[in-house]
Amino acid sequence: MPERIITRLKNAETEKISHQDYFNIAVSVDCVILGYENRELKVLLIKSDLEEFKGLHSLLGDLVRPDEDLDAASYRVLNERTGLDDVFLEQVQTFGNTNRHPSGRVVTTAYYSLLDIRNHRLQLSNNELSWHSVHSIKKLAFDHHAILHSCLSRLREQVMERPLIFNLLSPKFSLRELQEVYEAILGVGLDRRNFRKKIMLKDWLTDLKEIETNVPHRPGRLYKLNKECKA
Amino acid sequence: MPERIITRLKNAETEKISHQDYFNIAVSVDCVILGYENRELKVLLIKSDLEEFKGLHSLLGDLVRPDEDLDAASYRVLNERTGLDDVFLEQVQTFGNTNRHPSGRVVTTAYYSLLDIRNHRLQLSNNELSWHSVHSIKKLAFDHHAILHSCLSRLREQVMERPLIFNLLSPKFSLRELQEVYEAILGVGLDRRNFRKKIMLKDWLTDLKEIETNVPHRPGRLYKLNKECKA
DNA sequence: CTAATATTGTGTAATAGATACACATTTAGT
DNA sequence: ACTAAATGTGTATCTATTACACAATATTAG
Repeated sequence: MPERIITRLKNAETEKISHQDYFNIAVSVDCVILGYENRELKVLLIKSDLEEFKGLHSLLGDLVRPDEDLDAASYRVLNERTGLDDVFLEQVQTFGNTNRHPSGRVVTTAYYSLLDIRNHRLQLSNNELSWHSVHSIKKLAFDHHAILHSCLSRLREQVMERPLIFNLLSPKFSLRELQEVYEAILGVGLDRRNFRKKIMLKDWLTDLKEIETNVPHRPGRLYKLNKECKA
Repeated sequence: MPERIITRLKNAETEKISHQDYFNIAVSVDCVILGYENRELKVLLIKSDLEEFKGLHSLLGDLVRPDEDLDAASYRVLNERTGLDDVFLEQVQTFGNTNRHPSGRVVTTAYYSLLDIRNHRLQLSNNELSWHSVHSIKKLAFDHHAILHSCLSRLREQVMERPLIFNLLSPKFSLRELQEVYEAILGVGLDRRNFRKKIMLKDWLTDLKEIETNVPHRPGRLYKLNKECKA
């Protein structure tokens, strides 16, 4: 079966390369799993178990199984690590430099995911998963720093275009909370009145006719994501 | 070496899978090579040599070599097929469904490329390459129709943001030519006065102080891409 | 119960960008 | 010299973005 692929895909001019060589590339997925807490965007990391990256953290990834779709592999990684289902997850970019993995040739496809940290009680201790503020991250194992940043730029590009941000919030939220998440992602301060005008025009929100409780100031209205909004 | 990767990347919960299985995924690149001619956006295709896709065309692709960076593989495919160097080429998306290739498991990363058709005298006949108007394309081999369209959407998203379009044009061009290329890509008609205003504000163009020749009407000014513009 | 604190909710004026639209000019072809 | 075809140009309208201030409402501390 594989021999067929080689014969048929290979360009006539290229020299013969053995079957074994062509199948010496492994395929993996890496998930940039993002959450929001304490006015900070956070990413879920695991301690690297490679000697070469001792003490460093890495993204959550795994090899793709031979009988598994690429997207399904990313979803499996996410689900195995967080226990969550029905979470936003989207492909961003594939990293395939020959030297990116010290143990051999691994081409990896990066996905980013957005979830509500509070709706996710991690088994943090036993598997060494932990949340890290994305701004505090200096060095990661492999090329995971580049992967993280490619996902963060994609998020920044999309967050005003599509109702993604609500994946980071609990189902009920105030406009202040919403604005703070935008500010954390975009890295800028936003004018409150202009922000409200702009967000209201997008028709993403439903007014719950409820107000915040237990806040030491005038409580704000609560909203939820309009149910017509998906994607 | 590969055994290390498996041991280290594999999730503890997953069942044992043999080395042979993990290395049964091949990695390829596919290039959506776009050009512009006769007011149409065109894509370079080759006749599929697979029995399953007899009579259909496919994108230009090849397996990635074990010692070759992913980006380098796409560049090699482009260069082998067109003879061109120094051409715009950018990654778009990776397609990894298990059933996407009838001969086995191949994960492919799609790239799109923009080139000046006239600056590219194809060896069309002997290798069965040919240009096809993207609107006339109904069916392609593999999942190449989806790949083509993901690259076209990416192009549409980016073409007003970055000076990409000049890759499709000869070095000297009139504003009419430029506008026609935009119209072909975006699939809409544009108001000539508003288009000129907008494009001039971007500071992408240098006025060559020359005019068109051999046009059966009042000749337009010629421009070139401002040399400060790259990417 | 009063004052201090913190944050909500709201509108307008100024500026910048997008759209709609028409006419005189210049070339080549007959 | 007339026709055909496309160039080059400006203004008015609408929409979106920005900058900016004050009264209202809840909690907390005294």
